[in-house]
Amino acid sequence: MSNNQFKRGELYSVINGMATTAVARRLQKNFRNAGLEITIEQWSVLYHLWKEDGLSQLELGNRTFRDKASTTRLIDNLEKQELVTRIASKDDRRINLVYLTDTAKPLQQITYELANKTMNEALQNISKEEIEVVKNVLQRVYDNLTSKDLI
Amino acid sequence: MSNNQFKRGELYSVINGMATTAVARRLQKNFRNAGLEITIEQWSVLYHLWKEDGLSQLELGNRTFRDKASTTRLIDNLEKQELVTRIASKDDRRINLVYLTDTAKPLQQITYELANKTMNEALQNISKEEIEVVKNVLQRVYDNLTSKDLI
DNA sequence: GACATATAGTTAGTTATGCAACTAATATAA
DNA sequence: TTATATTAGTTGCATAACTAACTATATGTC
Repeated sequence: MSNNQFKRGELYSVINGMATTAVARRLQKNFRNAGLEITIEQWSVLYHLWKEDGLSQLELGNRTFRDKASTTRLIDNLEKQELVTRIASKDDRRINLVYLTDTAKPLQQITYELANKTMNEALQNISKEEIEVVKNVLQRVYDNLTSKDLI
Repeated sequence: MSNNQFKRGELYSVINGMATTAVARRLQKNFRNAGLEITIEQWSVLYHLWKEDGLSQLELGNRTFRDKASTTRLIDNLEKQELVTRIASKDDRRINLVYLTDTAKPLQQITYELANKTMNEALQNISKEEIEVVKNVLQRVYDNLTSKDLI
């Protein structure tokens, strides 16, 4: 059917995502060592709000590749830590717009530096060209698996 | 320090692992559609036992990149479903050797086919050379982040 | 305007993850 | 041989994931 037949031993490492997991763990560790209490999942939400504040929960879910139930709970926890607040949209009261608090704002710079540091640790001795290939391939993998759902 | 400085917008997609997540979701969906009740995490353990039965929990944790607590619970659930059994090692009674049951054995062929199908879906129009680059880079990322822990 | 449908978000239930503290068994050192 | 340290596994606690069922608001059609 396709020419991508895998030898048994190759399958697992591709699916497993061990590199992604290792990056996530290292970033979490770097956060912890810097005294930051947030999880990388929480950070992924803040990351998008720093780029554009006041997104709806659904839009945040889309941008962070989460379903709405997961997004709800993540924002519950962020709200508990007083990093974001939910404000119902005036136009459509079904919609919660999520806004950063003043507590969250100073975290932007330091978490960005720690993320950058983490990526430098992860990508030692890997060339820009290789990184480009990886990013390109992973994007196409994602597209292969999500565009079909629309048919 | 390093030459791998990322533009802000590039950071997230690399760390996020959206492609890995998409592959995992698709594989889970393909399992479900085939009437299989197992999670991909459970499958990842079975996968290694099919290659070599009777591994210790610690060894299974190493091969599936999990800590021992996660491994314990995963095997709890596999045991509940009667897919594996724990047998204490005669040489060292601290060690649990994990063995496949007769219930688990017929799953090997079908899950392998479903995993293969999933990879074919994921890797449409991606060349063998590109896949090689990705595998190689992800392995080096993993090594970059784990070898340091040994110092 | 009333009824059916769609949308945004929440909740319940199950599985999985990581860390830290713990138990039991084994190995090492005095 | 007794005390100490190490190792394999378990348990408690917190966060997070997905599915499915639910509530509340909005939209569309007759």
